[in-house]
Amino acid sequence: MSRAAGETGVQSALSTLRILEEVARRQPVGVSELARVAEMPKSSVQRYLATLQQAGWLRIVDPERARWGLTAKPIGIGLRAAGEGGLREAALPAMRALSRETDETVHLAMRDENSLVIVARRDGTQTVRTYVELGTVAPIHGTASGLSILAKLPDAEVEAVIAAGLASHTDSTIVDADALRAEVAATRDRGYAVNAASWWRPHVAAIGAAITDSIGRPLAAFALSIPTVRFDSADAPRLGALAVAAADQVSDLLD
Amino acid sequence: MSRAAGETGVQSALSTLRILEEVARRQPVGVSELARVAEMPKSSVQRYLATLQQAGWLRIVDPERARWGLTAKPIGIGLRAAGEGGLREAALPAMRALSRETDETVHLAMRDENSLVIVARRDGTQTVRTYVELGTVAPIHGTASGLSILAKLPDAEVEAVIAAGLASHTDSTIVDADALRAEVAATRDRGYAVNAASWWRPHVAAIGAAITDSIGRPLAAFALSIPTVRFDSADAPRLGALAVAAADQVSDLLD
DNA sequence: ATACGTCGTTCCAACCGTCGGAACGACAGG
DNA sequence: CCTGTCGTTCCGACGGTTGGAACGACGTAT
Repeated sequence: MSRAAGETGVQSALSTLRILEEVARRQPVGVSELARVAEMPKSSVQRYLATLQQAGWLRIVDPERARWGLTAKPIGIGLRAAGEGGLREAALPAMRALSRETDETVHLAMRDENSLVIVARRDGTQTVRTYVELGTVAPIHGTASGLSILAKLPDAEVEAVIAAGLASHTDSTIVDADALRAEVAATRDRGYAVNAASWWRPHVAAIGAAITDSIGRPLAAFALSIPTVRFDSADAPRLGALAVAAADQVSDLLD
Repeated sequence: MSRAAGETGVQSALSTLRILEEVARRQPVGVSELARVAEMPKSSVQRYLATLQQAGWLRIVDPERARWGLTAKPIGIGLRAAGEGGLREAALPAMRALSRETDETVHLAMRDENSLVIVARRDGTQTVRTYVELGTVAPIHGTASGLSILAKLPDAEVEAVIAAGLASHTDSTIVDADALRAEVAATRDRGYAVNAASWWRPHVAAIGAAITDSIGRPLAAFALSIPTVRFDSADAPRLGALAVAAADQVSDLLD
Protein backbone atom coordinates (compact mmCIF):
# COMPACT_ATOMS: atom_id res chain seq x y z
CA MET A 1 0.00 0.00 0.00
CA SER A 2 2.27 2.77 -1.23
CA ARG A 3 1.28 6.34 -0.59
CA ALA A 4 2.86 9.75 -0.89
CA ALA A 5 6.02 10.26 1.09
CA GLY A 6 6.01 11.48 4.66
CA GLU A 7 2.89 9.64 5.72
CA THR A 8 3.18 7.43 8.73
CA GLY A 9 -0.39 7.10 9.92
CA VAL A 10 -2.19 3.96 10.91
CA GLN A 11 -3.73 2.83 7.65
CA SER A 12 -6.74 1.05 9.02
CA ALA A 13 -7.61 4.00 11.24
CA LEU A 14 -7.36 6.39 8.31
CA SER A 15 -9.64 4.19 6.28
CA THR A 16 -12.09 3.98 9.15
CA LEU A 17 -12.15 7.74 9.59
CA ARG A 18 -12.66 8.11 5.88
CA ILE A 19 -15.74 5.91 6.07
CA LEU A 20 -16.99 7.92 9.03
CA GLU A 21 -16.80 11.09 6.97
CA GLU A 22 -18.52 9.53 4.01
CA VAL A 23 -21.33 8.28 6.20
CA ALA A 24 -21.70 11.74 7.70
CA ARG A 25 -21.99 13.22 4.25
CA ARG A 26 -24.33 10.67 2.71
CA GLN A 27 -26.36 9.24 5.55
CA PRO A 28 -28.48 7.21 5.39
CA VAL A 29 -26.18 5.07 3.26
CA GLY A 30 -25.44 1.40 2.57
CA VAL A 31 -22.29 -0.66 2.37
CA SER A 32 -22.02 -0.92 -1.38
CA GLU A 33 -22.39 2.78 -2.04
CA LEU A 34 -19.71 3.52 0.52
CA ALA A 35 -17.38 0.97 -0.98
CA ARG A 36 -17.88 2.56 -4.37
CA VAL A 37 -17.26 6.17 -3.40
CA ALA A 38 -14.36 5.35 -1.10
CA GLU A 39 -12.89 2.86 -3.54
CA MET A 40 -12.47 0.17 -0.92
CA PRO A 41 -13.45 -3.49 -0.87
CA LYS A 42 -16.96 -4.04 0.37
CA SER A 43 -15.86 -6.43 3.07
CA SER A 44 -13.40 -3.87 4.42
CA VAL A 45 -16.07 -1.19 4.55
CA GLN A 46 -18.32 -3.59 6.38
CA ARG A 47 -15.64 -4.15 8.99
CA TYR A 48 -15.04 -0.41 9.38
CA LEU A 49 -18.74 0.17 9.87
CA ALA A 50 -18.85 -2.48 12.57
CA THR A 51 -15.87 -0.84 14.22
CA LEU A 52 -17.49 2.59 14.18
CA GLN A 53 -20.67 1.11 15.57
CA GLN A 54 -18.73 -0.52 18.36
CA ALA A 55 -17.10 2.81 19.12
CA GLY A 56 -20.52 4.44 19.28
CA TRP A 57 -20.19 6.77 16.33
CA LEU A 58 -22.48 5.04 13.87
CA ARG A 59 -25.60 2.95 13.98
CA ILE A 60 -27.98 1.37 11.54
CA VAL A 61 -30.70 3.97 11.16
CA ASP A 62 -32.86 1.91 8.81
CA PRO A 63 -32.68 -1.74 9.87
CA GLU A 64 -34.78 -3.00 6.96
CA ARG A 65 -32.42 -1.69 4.34
CA ALA A 66 -29.24 -1.72 6.44
CA ARG A 67 -28.65 1.99 6.03
CA TRP A 68 -26.07 3.60 8.27
CA GLY A 69 -26.03 7.00 9.92
CA LEU A 70 -24.45 8.98 12.71
CA THR A 71 -25.29 8.65 16.36
CA ALA A 72 -25.35 11.72 18.59
CA LYS A 73 -21.77 11.21 19.74
CA PRO A 74 -20.30 13.53 17.10
CA ILE A 75 -22.49 16.33 18.42
CA GLY A 76 -20.54 16.39 21.65
CA ILE A 77 -17.20 16.28 19.84
CA GLY A 78 -18.32 19.01 17.48
CA LEU A 79 -19.41 21.23 20.34
CA ARG A 80 -15.98 20.91 21.88
CA ALA A 81 -14.33 21.75 18.58
CA ALA A 82 -16.45 24.87 18.29
CA GLY A 83 -15.60 25.86 21.83
CA GLU A 84 -18.22 26.11 24.49
CA GLY A 85 -17.79 29.84 24.35
CA GLY A 86 -20.35 29.72 21.63
CA LEU A 87 -19.25 32.15 18.97
CA ARG A 88 -21.76 30.44 16.76
CA GLU A 89 -24.65 31.10 19.06
CA ALA A 90 -23.53 34.63 19.73
CA ALA A 91 -23.55 35.25 16.01
CA LEU A 92 -26.93 33.77 15.13
CA PRO A 93 -29.11 36.79 16.00
CA ALA A 94 -26.91 39.20 14.10
CA MET A 95 -26.84 36.78 11.20
CA ARG A 96 -30.59 36.67 11.07
CA ALA A 97 -30.80 40.45 11.16
CA LEU A 98 -28.22 40.79 8.41
CA SER A 99 -30.11 38.33 6.28
CA ARG A 100 -33.33 40.27 6.74
CA GLU A 101 -31.76 43.64 6.01
CA THR A 102 -30.20 42.41 2.79
CA ASP A 103 -32.57 39.62 1.83
CA GLU A 104 -29.55 37.54 0.91
CA THR A 105 -28.05 34.29 2.20
CA VAL A 106 -25.63 34.84 5.07
CA HIS A 107 -22.94 32.33 5.98
CA LEU A 108 -20.91 32.15 9.15
CA ALA A 109 -17.45 30.71 8.56
CA MET A 110 -15.02 29.89 11.35
CA ARG A 111 -11.31 30.01 10.77
CA ASP A 112 -9.30 26.85 11.28
CA GLU A 113 -5.66 27.50 10.47
CA ASN A 114 -5.54 28.14 6.74
CA SER A 115 -9.05 27.15 5.97
CA LEU A 116 -12.62 27.99 6.86
CA VAL A 117 -15.54 25.87 7.93
CA ILE A 118 -19.07 26.95 7.15
CA VAL A 119 -20.90 26.50 10.42
CA ALA A 120 -24.18 28.36 9.99
CA ARG A 121 -26.46 29.69 7.31
CA ARG A 122 -29.42 32.00 7.14
CA ASP A 123 -31.35 32.34 3.90
CA GLY A 124 -33.02 35.31 2.40
CA THR A 125 -36.28 35.04 0.49
CA GLN A 126 -34.92 35.19 -3.06
CA THR A 127 -36.04 32.54 -5.50
CA VAL A 128 -32.47 31.98 -6.68
CA ARG A 129 -30.08 31.26 -3.84
CA THR A 130 -26.58 29.97 -3.32
CA TYR A 131 -26.10 26.74 -1.45
CA VAL A 132 -23.21 25.35 0.56
CA GLU A 133 -23.56 22.37 2.81
CA LEU A 134 -22.87 23.13 6.45
CA GLY A 135 -19.55 21.74 7.56
CA THR A 136 -17.98 22.43 4.20
CA VAL A 137 -14.34 23.44 4.28
CA ALA A 138 -13.56 26.54 2.23
CA PRO A 139 -10.21 28.02 1.23
CA ILE A 140 -9.19 31.13 3.13
CA HIS A 141 -7.65 32.73 0.03
CA GLY A 142 -10.60 31.97 -2.18
CA THR A 143 -13.56 33.38 -0.34
CA ALA A 144 -14.77 36.80 0.71
CA SER A 145 -14.96 35.51 4.28
CA GLY A 146 -11.38 34.37 4.09
CA LEU A 147 -10.13 37.60 2.60
CA SER A 148 -11.84 39.62 5.31
CA ILE A 149 -10.01 37.47 7.86
CA LEU A 150 -6.66 37.72 6.09
CA ALA A 151 -7.07 41.49 6.04
CA LYS A 152 -7.14 41.54 9.82
CA LEU A 153 -4.11 39.30 10.23
CA PRO A 154 -0.54 40.59 10.44
CA ASP A 155 1.43 40.38 7.21
CA ALA A 156 3.52 37.52 8.53
CA GLU A 157 0.47 35.30 8.75
CA VAL A 158 -0.73 36.36 5.32
CA GLU A 159 2.66 35.32 3.99
CA ALA A 160 2.34 32.00 5.78
CA VAL A 161 -0.92 31.37 3.96
CA ILE A 162 0.72 32.27 0.68
CA ALA A 163 3.63 30.00 1.46
CA ALA A 164 1.23 27.14 2.17
CA GLY A 165 0.08 27.38 -1.43
CA LEU A 166 -2.81 29.02 -3.22
CA ALA A 167 -4.89 26.23 -4.65
CA SER A 168 -7.06 27.00 -7.64
CA HIS A 169 -10.78 26.28 -7.58
CA THR A 170 -12.13 28.16 -10.56
CA ASP A 171 -10.33 29.91 -13.38
CA SER A 172 -10.58 33.17 -11.47
CA THR A 173 -9.24 31.98 -8.11
CA ILE A 174 -6.41 34.24 -6.94
CA VAL A 175 -3.34 32.03 -7.22
CA ASP A 176 -0.70 34.73 -7.64
CA ALA A 177 0.98 35.88 -4.45
CA ASP A 178 1.15 39.53 -5.45
CA ALA A 179 -2.43 39.53 -6.60
CA LEU A 180 -3.46 38.17 -3.21
CA ARG A 181 -1.42 40.79 -1.38
CA ALA A 182 -3.11 43.47 -3.46
CA GLU A 183 -6.54 42.03 -2.67
CA VAL A 184 -5.71 41.98 1.04
CA ALA A 185 -4.66 45.62 0.82
CA ALA A 186 -7.85 46.55 -0.98
CA THR A 187 -9.87 44.73 1.65
CA ARG A 188 -8.09 46.58 4.42
CA ASP A 189 -8.99 49.85 2.72
CA ARG A 190 -12.63 48.96 2.27
CA GLY A 191 -13.12 47.22 5.60
CA TYR A 192 -14.92 44.38 3.87
CA ALA A 193 -13.99 41.85 1.19
CA VAL A 194 -15.58 41.53 -2.22
CA ASN A 195 -15.50 38.42 -4.34
CA ALA A 196 -17.23 39.41 -7.55
CA ALA A 197 -15.41 36.90 -9.73
CA SER A 198 -16.42 33.48 -8.35
CA TRP A 199 -13.05 32.71 -6.82
CA TRP A 200 -14.26 29.53 -5.22
CA ARG A 201 -17.59 28.34 -6.53
CA PRO A 202 -18.90 29.10 -9.99
CA HIS A 203 -21.57 31.76 -10.28
CA VAL A 204 -21.27 32.80 -6.65
CA ALA A 205 -20.20 36.28 -5.58
CA ALA A 206 -19.84 37.34 -1.97
CA ILE A 207 -19.12 40.11 0.47
CA GLY A 208 -17.23 39.26 3.64
CA ALA A 209 -16.73 40.91 7.01
CA ALA A 210 -14.60 39.52 9.81
CA ILE A 211 -15.54 38.89 13.45
CA THR A 212 -12.71 39.53 15.89
CA ASP A 213 -12.04 38.76 19.53
CA SER A 214 -11.28 41.35 22.19
CA ILE A 215 -7.71 41.85 21.03
CA GLY A 216 -8.61 42.15 17.39
CA ARG A 217 -7.69 38.70 16.15
CA PRO A 218 -10.12 37.46 13.50
CA LEU A 219 -11.94 34.27 14.50
CA ALA A 220 -14.67 34.02 11.92
CA ALA A 221 -16.52 35.98 9.27
CA PHE A 222 -19.93 36.71 7.87
CA ALA A 223 -20.42 36.39 4.16
CA LEU A 224 -23.28 37.63 2.06
CA SER A 225 -23.43 34.95 -0.59
CA ILE A 226 -25.04 36.13 -3.82
CA PRO A 227 -25.53 34.52 -7.23
CA THR A 228 -23.44 36.47 -9.73
CA VAL A 229 -26.47 36.94 -11.94
CA ARG A 230 -27.98 39.14 -9.25
CA PHE A 231 -24.78 40.70 -7.95
CA ASP A 232 -24.33 44.39 -8.73
CA SER A 233 -21.02 46.01 -7.82
CA ALA A 234 -22.84 49.23 -7.12
CA ASP A 235 -24.53 47.56 -4.18
CA ALA A 236 -21.25 46.45 -2.64
CA PRO A 237 -20.69 49.52 -0.45
CA ARG A 238 -24.17 49.32 1.06
CA LEU A 239 -24.01 45.56 1.63
CA GLY A 240 -20.46 45.81 2.88
CA ALA A 241 -21.39 48.40 5.47
CA LEU A 242 -24.25 46.22 6.72
CA ALA A 243 -22.02 43.16 6.92
CA VAL A 244 -19.33 45.05 8.79
CA ALA A 245 -21.87 46.43 11.23
CA ALA A 246 -23.23 42.96 11.92
CA ALA A 247 -19.75 41.49 12.35
CA ASP A 248 -18.69 44.30 14.66
CA GLN A 249 -21.78 43.79 16.74
CA VAL A 250 -20.85 40.16 17.30
CA SER A 251 -17.22 41.08 17.96
CA ASP A 252 -18.36 43.36 20.75
CA LEU A 253 -20.32 40.51 22.34
CA LEU A 254 -17.12 38.48 22.68
CA ASP A 255 -15.85 40.64 25.59
CA MET B 1 -5.30 -8.59 22.91
CA SER B 2 -8.32 -10.35 24.38
CA ARG B 3 -11.54 -8.46 24.84
CA ALA B 4 -15.10 -9.27 25.71
CA ALA B 5 -16.88 -11.66 23.40
CA GLY B 6 -18.77 -10.51 20.34
CA GLU B 7 -16.41 -7.74 19.40
CA THR B 8 -14.99 -7.79 15.93
CA GLY B 9 -13.87 -4.23 15.39
CA VAL B 10 -10.60 -3.05 14.00
CA GLN B 11 -8.47 -2.65 17.11
CA SER B 12 -6.22 0.10 15.88
CA ALA B 13 -9.17 2.15 14.70
CA LEU B 14 -10.93 1.75 18.03
CA SER B 15 -7.82 2.89 19.85
CA THR B 16 -7.46 5.84 17.52
CA LEU B 17 -11.07 6.89 18.05
CA ARG B 18 -10.57 6.55 21.77
CA ILE B 19 -7.66 8.97 21.61
CA LEU B 20 -9.76 11.35 19.54
CA GLU B 21 -12.38 11.41 22.26
CA GLU B 22 -9.87 11.94 25.00
CA VAL B 23 -8.30 14.83 23.13
CA ALA B 24 -11.75 16.36 22.63
CA ARG B 25 -12.39 16.13 26.35
CA ARG B 26 -9.02 17.35 27.55
CA GLN B 27 -7.64 19.65 24.90
CA PRO B 28 -5.07 21.10 24.95
CA VAL B 29 -3.33 17.88 26.02
CA GLY B 30 0.02 16.15 25.60
CA VAL B 31 1.09 12.64 24.69
CA SER B 32 1.98 11.41 28.15
CA GLU B 33 -1.26 12.47 29.78
CA LEU B 34 -3.22 10.77 27.03
CA ALA B 35 -1.21 7.61 27.38
CA ARG B 36 -1.91 7.63 31.10
CA VAL B 37 -5.67 8.15 30.97
CA ALA B 38 -6.16 5.79 28.04
CA GLU B 39 -3.77 3.21 29.46
CA MET B 40 -1.89 2.82 26.23
CA PRO B 41 1.83 2.88 25.44
CA LYS B 42 3.13 6.34 24.77
CA SER B 43 4.53 5.38 21.41
CA SER B 44 1.17 4.04 20.30
CA VAL B 45 -0.60 7.22 21.36
CA GLN B 46 1.95 9.21 19.45
CA ARG B 47 1.20 7.22 16.33
CA TYR B 48 -2.54 7.62 16.75
CA LEU B 49 -2.13 11.36 17.13
CA ALA B 50 -0.12 11.50 13.93
CA THR B 51 -2.82 9.50 12.23
CA LEU B 52 -5.57 11.81 13.41
CA GLN B 53 -3.55 14.80 12.32
CA GLN B 54 -3.09 13.26 8.91
CA ALA B 55 -6.82 12.73 8.70
CA GLY B 56 -7.40 16.37 9.58
CA TRP B 57 -9.14 15.88 12.91
CA LEU B 58 -6.40 17.03 15.24
CA ARG B 59 -3.56 19.49 15.17
CA ILE B 60 -0.93 20.74 17.56
CA VAL B 61 -2.50 23.83 19.07
CA ASP B 62 0.51 24.77 21.20
CA PRO B 63 3.67 24.00 19.23
CA GLU B 64 6.01 24.95 22.06
CA ARG B 65 4.61 22.40 24.44
CA ALA B 66 3.31 19.94 21.85
CA ARG B 67 -0.25 20.16 23.07
CA TRP B 68 -2.95 18.67 20.88
CA GLY B 69 -6.45 19.85 20.15
CA LEU B 70 -9.32 19.51 17.69
CA THR B 71 -9.46 21.12 14.28
CA ALA B 72 -12.75 22.44 12.94
CA LYS B 73 -13.51 19.24 11.06
CA PRO B 74 -15.59 17.76 13.89
CA ILE B 75 -17.86 20.80 13.73
CA GLY B 76 -19.06 19.76 10.33
CA ILE B 77 -19.56 16.15 11.37
CA GLY B 78 -21.37 17.28 14.51
CA LEU B 79 -23.69 19.50 12.53
CA ARG B 80 -24.65 16.58 10.35
CA ALA B 81 -25.29 14.41 13.37
CA ALA B 82 -27.57 17.08 14.80
CA GLY B 83 -29.40 17.30 11.51
CA GLU B 84 -29.41 20.42 9.44
CA GLY B 85 -33.02 20.92 10.35
CA GLY B 86 -31.64 22.60 13.40
CA LEU B 87 -33.76 21.42 16.29
CA ARG B 88 -31.07 22.88 18.46
CA GLU B 89 -31.32 26.31 16.94
CA ALA B 90 -35.07 26.22 16.92
CA ALA B 91 -35.01 25.48 20.62
CA LEU B 92 -32.54 28.12 21.74
CA PRO B 93 -34.95 31.08 22.01
CA ALA B 94 -37.50 29.08 23.96
CA MET B 95 -34.73 27.77 26.16
CA ARG B 96 -33.57 31.25 26.95
CA ALA B 97 -37.11 32.33 27.78
CA LEU B 98 -37.67 29.32 30.01
CA SER B 99 -34.47 30.03 31.86
CA ARG B 100 -35.50 33.61 32.45
CA GLU B 101 -38.98 32.72 33.63
CA THR B 102 -37.69 30.20 36.12
CA ASP B 103 -34.23 31.58 36.85
CA GLU B 104 -32.93 28.01 36.67
CA THR B 105 -30.49 26.17 34.42
CA VAL B 106 -32.15 24.71 31.34
CA HIS B 107 -30.66 21.82 29.39
CA LEU B 108 -31.60 20.63 25.94
CA ALA B 109 -31.09 16.90 25.54
CA MET B 110 -31.46 15.09 22.23
CA ARG B 111 -32.48 11.48 22.10
CA ASP B 112 -30.12 8.97 20.53
CA GLU B 113 -31.60 5.50 20.76
CA ASN B 114 -31.59 4.62 24.44
CA SER B 115 -29.57 7.55 25.63
CA LEU B 116 -29.55 11.31 25.62
CA VAL B 117 -26.93 13.84 24.66
CA ILE B 118 -26.84 17.24 26.32
CA VAL B 119 -26.47 19.64 23.43
CA ALA B 120 -27.26 23.05 24.89
CA ARG B 121 -27.44 24.87 28.17
CA ARG B 122 -28.81 28.15 29.43
CA ASP B 123 -28.04 29.24 32.96
CA GLY B 124 -30.15 31.15 35.41
CA THR B 125 -28.66 33.68 37.79
CA GLN B 126 -28.57 31.58 40.94
CA THR B 127 -25.33 31.42 42.86
CA VAL B 128 -25.59 27.65 43.20
CA ARG B 129 -26.04 25.91 39.87
CA THR B 130 -25.86 22.45 38.42
CA TYR B 131 -23.24 21.73 35.81
CA VAL B 132 -23.04 19.17 33.03
CA GLU B 133 -20.51 19.37 30.26
CA LEU B 134 -22.06 19.77 26.83
CA GLY B 135 -21.84 16.59 24.82
CA THR B 136 -22.35 14.45 27.91
CA VAL B 137 -24.32 11.27 27.37
CA ALA B 138 -27.12 10.74 29.88
CA PRO B 139 -29.28 7.68 30.53
CA ILE B 140 -32.83 7.88 29.23
CA HIS B 141 -34.23 6.06 32.25
CA GLY B 142 -32.30 8.13 34.77
CA THR B 143 -33.17 11.69 33.89
CA ALA B 144 -36.24 13.86 33.90
CA SER B 145 -35.58 14.60 30.22
CA GLY B 146 -35.45 10.92 29.47
CA LEU B 147 -38.59 10.11 31.40
CA SER B 148 -40.50 12.85 29.59
CA ILE B 149 -39.39 11.26 26.32
CA LEU B 150 -40.26 7.73 27.43
CA ALA B 151 -43.69 8.95 28.42
CA LYS B 152 -44.38 9.96 24.82
CA LEU B 153 -43.16 6.69 23.34
CA PRO B 154 -45.39 3.67 22.75
CA ASP B 155 -45.19 0.99 25.43
CA ALA B 156 -43.27 -1.32 23.11
CA GLU B 157 -40.38 1.09 22.98
CA VAL B 158 -40.47 1.63 26.71
CA GLU B 159 -40.18 -2.11 27.11
CA ALA B 160 -37.25 -2.14 24.71
CA VAL B 161 -35.46 0.35 26.92
CA ILE B 162 -36.19 -1.79 29.94
CA ALA B 163 -34.96 -4.87 28.11
CA ALA B 164 -31.73 -3.08 27.26
CA GLY B 165 -31.04 -2.83 30.96
CA LEU B 166 -31.48 -0.14 33.59
CA ALA B 167 -28.01 0.83 34.71
CA SER B 168 -27.64 2.32 38.16
CA HIS B 169 -25.97 5.69 38.64
CA THR B 170 -26.86 6.66 42.17
CA ASP B 171 -28.53 4.67 44.91
CA SER B 172 -31.86 6.13 43.89
CA THR B 173 -31.70 5.40 40.16
CA ILE B 174 -34.78 3.55 39.02
CA VAL B 175 -33.51 0.07 38.20
CA ASP B 176 -36.71 -1.90 38.71
CA ALA B 177 -38.80 -2.45 35.58
CA ASP B 178 -42.14 -2.02 37.34
CA ALA B 179 -40.96 1.08 39.13
CA LEU B 180 -39.98 2.56 35.79
CA ARG B 181 -43.32 1.66 34.24
CA ALA B 182 -45.03 3.39 37.16
CA GLU B 183 -42.89 6.46 36.74
CA VAL B 184 -43.68 6.57 33.02
CA ALA B 185 -47.37 6.37 33.86
CA ALA B 186 -47.08 9.17 36.39
CA THR B 187 -45.24 11.28 33.85
CA ARG B 188 -47.96 10.69 31.29
CA ASP B 189 -50.53 11.90 33.81
CA ARG B 190 -48.62 15.01 34.75
CA GLY B 191 -47.39 15.87 31.27
CA TYR B 192 -43.91 16.49 32.63
CA ALA B 193 -41.31 14.40 34.43
CA VAL B 194 -40.01 15.00 37.93
CA ASN B 195 -36.72 13.70 39.22
CA ALA B 196 -36.61 14.77 42.84
CA ALA B 197 -34.36 11.95 44.01
CA SER B 198 -31.10 12.46 42.11
CA TRP B 199 -31.57 9.49 39.82
CA TRP B 200 -28.49 10.27 37.81
CA ARG B 201 -26.22 12.83 39.40
CA PRO B 202 -26.01 13.40 43.13
CA HIS B 203 -27.74 16.47 44.54
CA VAL B 204 -29.42 17.29 41.23
CA ALA B 205 -33.18 17.33 40.80
CA ALA B 206 -34.90 18.12 37.54
CA ILE B 207 -38.14 18.65 35.71
CA GLY B 208 -38.40 17.43 32.12
CA ALA B 209 -40.68 18.16 29.18
CA ALA B 210 -40.42 16.51 25.78
CA ILE B 211 -40.19 18.14 22.36
CA THR B 212 -41.99 16.22 19.63
CA ASP B 213 -42.07 16.28 15.86
CA SER B 214 -45.18 16.79 13.77
CA ILE B 215 -46.43 13.26 14.30
CA GLY B 216 -45.84 13.30 18.02
CA ARG B 217 -42.63 11.35 18.24
CA PRO B 218 -40.33 12.72 20.95
CA LEU B 219 -36.99 13.95 19.61
CA ALA B 220 -35.56 15.83 22.55
CA ALA B 221 -36.47 17.38 25.87
CA PHE B 222 -35.99 20.43 28.00
CA ALA B 223 -34.90 19.92 31.59
CA LEU B 224 -34.93 22.39 34.41
CA SER B 225 -31.91 21.28 36.38
CA ILE B 226 -32.03 22.28 40.02
CA PRO B 227 -29.77 21.54 43.00
CA THR B 228 -31.79 19.42 45.43
CA VAL B 229 -31.02 21.85 48.23
CA ARG B 230 -33.15 24.43 46.45
CA PHE B 231 -35.73 22.09 44.95
CA ASP B 232 -39.21 22.30 46.44
CA SER B 233 -41.80 19.78 45.30
CA ALA B 234 -44.47 22.40 45.73
CA ASP B 235 -42.92 24.34 42.85
CA ALA B 236 -43.04 21.36 40.51
CA PRO B 237 -46.47 22.07 38.99
CA ARG B 238 -45.60 25.66 38.19
CA LEU B 239 -42.16 24.79 36.78
CA GLY B 240 -43.60 21.79 34.95
CA ALA B 241 -46.21 23.89 33.24
CA LEU B 242 -43.61 26.39 32.11
CA ALA B 243 -41.35 23.64 30.80
CA VAL B 244 -44.19 21.99 28.92
CA ALA B 245 -45.22 25.29 27.40
CA ALA B 246 -41.68 25.95 26.21
CA ALA B 247 -41.32 22.44 24.80
CA ASP B 248 -44.67 22.63 23.02
CA GLN B 249 -43.71 25.93 21.50
CA VAL B 250 -40.61 24.35 19.97
CA SER B 251 -42.57 21.29 18.87
CA ASP B 252 -44.90 23.56 16.94
CA LEU B 253 -41.95 25.14 15.14
CA LEU B 254 -40.96 21.75 13.74
CA ASP B 255 -43.89 21.72 11.28
C1' DA C 1 26.13 22.09 40.45
C1' DT C 2 24.20 17.57 40.28
C1' DA C 3 20.80 14.11 40.13
C1' DC C 4 16.34 12.94 39.17
C1' DG C 5 11.79 12.76 37.03
C1' DT C 6 9.06 13.69 33.09
C1' DC C 7 8.47 15.35 28.80
C1' DG C 8 8.11 14.40 23.49
C1' DT C 9 10.23 11.79 19.94
C1' DT C 10 12.31 8.01 17.21
C1' DC C 11 13.49 3.37 15.96
C1' DC C 12 12.78 -1.60 14.74
C1' DA C 13 11.84 -6.69 14.67
C1' DA C 14 8.51 -9.97 15.98
C1' DC C 15 3.96 -10.87 16.05
C1' DC C 16 -0.79 -11.18 15.17
C1' DG C 17 -4.45 -8.47 13.52
C1' DT C 18 -5.98 -7.06 9.20
C1' DC C 19 -7.06 -7.53 4.32
C1' DG C 20 -10.02 -8.59 0.47
C1' DG C 21 -11.27 -12.13 -2.80
C1' DA C 22 -14.77 -15.45 -3.00
C1' DA C 23 -19.14 -17.28 -2.12
C1' DC C 24 -23.74 -17.00 0.06
C1' DG C 25 -28.91 -16.05 0.16
C1' DA C 26 -32.24 -12.42 -0.56
C1' DC C 27 -34.32 -9.20 -3.32
C1' DA C 28 -36.00 -6.32 -7.40
C1' DG C 29 -36.55 -5.70 -12.14
C1' DG C 30 -36.47 -7.17 -16.94
C1' DC D 1 -36.53 -17.37 -15.16
C1' DC D 2 -32.55 -14.93 -15.34
C1' DT D 3 -29.65 -11.17 -14.15
C1' DG D 4 -27.69 -7.49 -11.43
C1' DT D 5 -27.12 -5.71 -6.94
C1' DC D 6 -27.76 -5.84 -2.32
C1' DG D 7 -25.81 -7.07 2.59
C1' DT D 8 -23.34 -10.57 4.94
C1' DT D 9 -19.89 -14.11 6.22
C1' DC D 10 -15.70 -16.73 5.98
C1' DC D 11 -10.63 -17.60 6.14
C1' DG D 12 -5.53 -17.99 4.84
C1' DA D 13 -1.68 -15.25 3.63
C1' DC D 14 0.40 -11.07 4.12
C1' DG D 15 2.34 -7.03 6.06
C1' DG D 16 0.84 -3.36 8.88
C1' DT D 17 0.93 -2.65 13.63
C1' DT D 18 2.72 -2.94 18.14
C1' DG D 19 5.26 -1.27 22.30
C1' DG D 20 9.57 -1.75 24.72
C1' DA D 21 13.78 0.64 24.70
C1' DA D 22 16.64 4.51 24.20
C1' DC D 23 17.30 9.41 23.07
C1' DG D 24 17.91 14.53 24.17
C1' DA D 25 15.68 18.38 26.35
C1' DC D 26 13.61 20.47 30.10
C1' DG D 27 12.29 21.71 34.92
C1' DT D 28 12.79 20.80 39.67
C1' DA D 29 14.47 19.21 43.98
C1' DT D 30 18.61 17.95 46.31
